[in-house]
Amino acid sequence: MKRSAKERIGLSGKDGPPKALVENLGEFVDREVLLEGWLYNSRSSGKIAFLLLRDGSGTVQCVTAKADVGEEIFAVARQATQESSIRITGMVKKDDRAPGGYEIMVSNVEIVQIAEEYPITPKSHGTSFLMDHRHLWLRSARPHAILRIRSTVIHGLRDFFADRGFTNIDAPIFTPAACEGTSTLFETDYFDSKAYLTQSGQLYMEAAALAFGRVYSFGPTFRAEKSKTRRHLTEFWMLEPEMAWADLDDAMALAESMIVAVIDRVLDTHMQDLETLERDLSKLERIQKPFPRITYDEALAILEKKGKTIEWGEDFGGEDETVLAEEFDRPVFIHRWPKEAKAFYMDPDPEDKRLVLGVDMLAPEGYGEIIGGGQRTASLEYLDSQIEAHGLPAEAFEWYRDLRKYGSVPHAGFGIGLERFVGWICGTHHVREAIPFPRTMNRLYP
RNA sequence: UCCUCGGUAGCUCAGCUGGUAGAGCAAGCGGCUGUUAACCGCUGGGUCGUAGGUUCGAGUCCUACCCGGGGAGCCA
Repeated sequence: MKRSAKERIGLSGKDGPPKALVENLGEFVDREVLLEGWLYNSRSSGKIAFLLLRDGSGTVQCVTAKADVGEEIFAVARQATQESSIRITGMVKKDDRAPGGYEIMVSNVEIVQIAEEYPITPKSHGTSFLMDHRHLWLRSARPHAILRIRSTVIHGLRDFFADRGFTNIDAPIFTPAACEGTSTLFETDYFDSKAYLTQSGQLYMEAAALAFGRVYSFGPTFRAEKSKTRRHLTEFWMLEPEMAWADLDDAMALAESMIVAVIDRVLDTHMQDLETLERDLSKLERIQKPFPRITYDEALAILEKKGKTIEWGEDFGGEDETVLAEEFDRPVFIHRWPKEAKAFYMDPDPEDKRLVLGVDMLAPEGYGEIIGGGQRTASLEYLDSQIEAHGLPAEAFEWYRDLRKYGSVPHAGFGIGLERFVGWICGTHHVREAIPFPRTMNRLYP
């Protein structure tokens, strides 16, 4: 067993010490291990060198004393430049002076490749420069922490829906026409015709919900809007659950449980990463059910009280959203919107025909709209009237109309923007930090 | 598309009412046995975004354009 494990991990000498990861050093105290990684930073004096090794799971300081390793190995240690790939053998020691609690007393240093002058130095850089080097920036502590949290958020979301009987049914990325008609679409050649990159999988999820009951899709979506703000990407990931036999209240209850479950999971498993990000934990810990639910009209009244007058029927701007969110210490649902402000498929409010049963969820701290959704109309007659009122091409929606012809039921769902959600959890300044390789109006590289 | 701020060394920036280019970090060399963005000394490093213009003289003033940050609209 031991031998096969050693062979599986490969490069360590057949008879050498076991290979360890920085995050597992606690299991190897007072034992010799092999660590494989990259030199994150180093400090040295004439007789002692401190090599900060990064291996993807964490960083650990490796103490190399000339008196212990001899002239030759000490010279090798001092030769390694920032981000050189190295193998270090040494004894794991518990040490309260070390940030992670452990450090390595080095017995051997092997350089795999000496890195050229690394562009990202330990000192400060501008975002533009860092984004030009995003492929390298991923190695730094901050992006590393954010993207590890992103990974956990994705797993948390998938587990949340799987636990509740949702089937994952992904929507296509090439689409024949606009899902919502309004936003700008990326157009691409599709053999002898045109196709568009999806801006939402929702209509397909409605079809899937009538087949599977409870479904969700999760994938990239594309918006060709010329938006240059900290909340916008041209390519972002959206998770869209849809439930048959459900209404607006069901959608809000689901969204609320989802947010709390995922934040709890991040708080349980990523304290160190949140610390790296200097995130104010109290702001996340107070995210508990229930979230306040206010109507569009009530939101208007709050804005009015704050001296911001908005004409009835208008959508809110970014600053309005921040002002509204500041009224609450947790996310807030705003529901029952003027028909004109929302998409054509929204179900009208039976108690006020000017309104539709749509909902937005605003995150605290100015992170804005994270969720948009609502109850979809089940009526073919009403749907047709709205397709016409919004000036949409009826022929593109024939299949969608079918959903109202063959066993139409009340159904509801929402979409959550992954990067805005992750950005909020991590407290990032801009959503582009919440995706590995951001695509914005001005960035298609690297 | 509009508003606004910016573009000077590899990076982050300073450069006053126009007078001939500067710091820290990084790189190279040397020193230091407990450093935490280590520290100390020395060295090299510039088409001041581009093109015009004003001037004896432009990084600095004017015009146009290019690129980027932030915001508006639109959205998750």
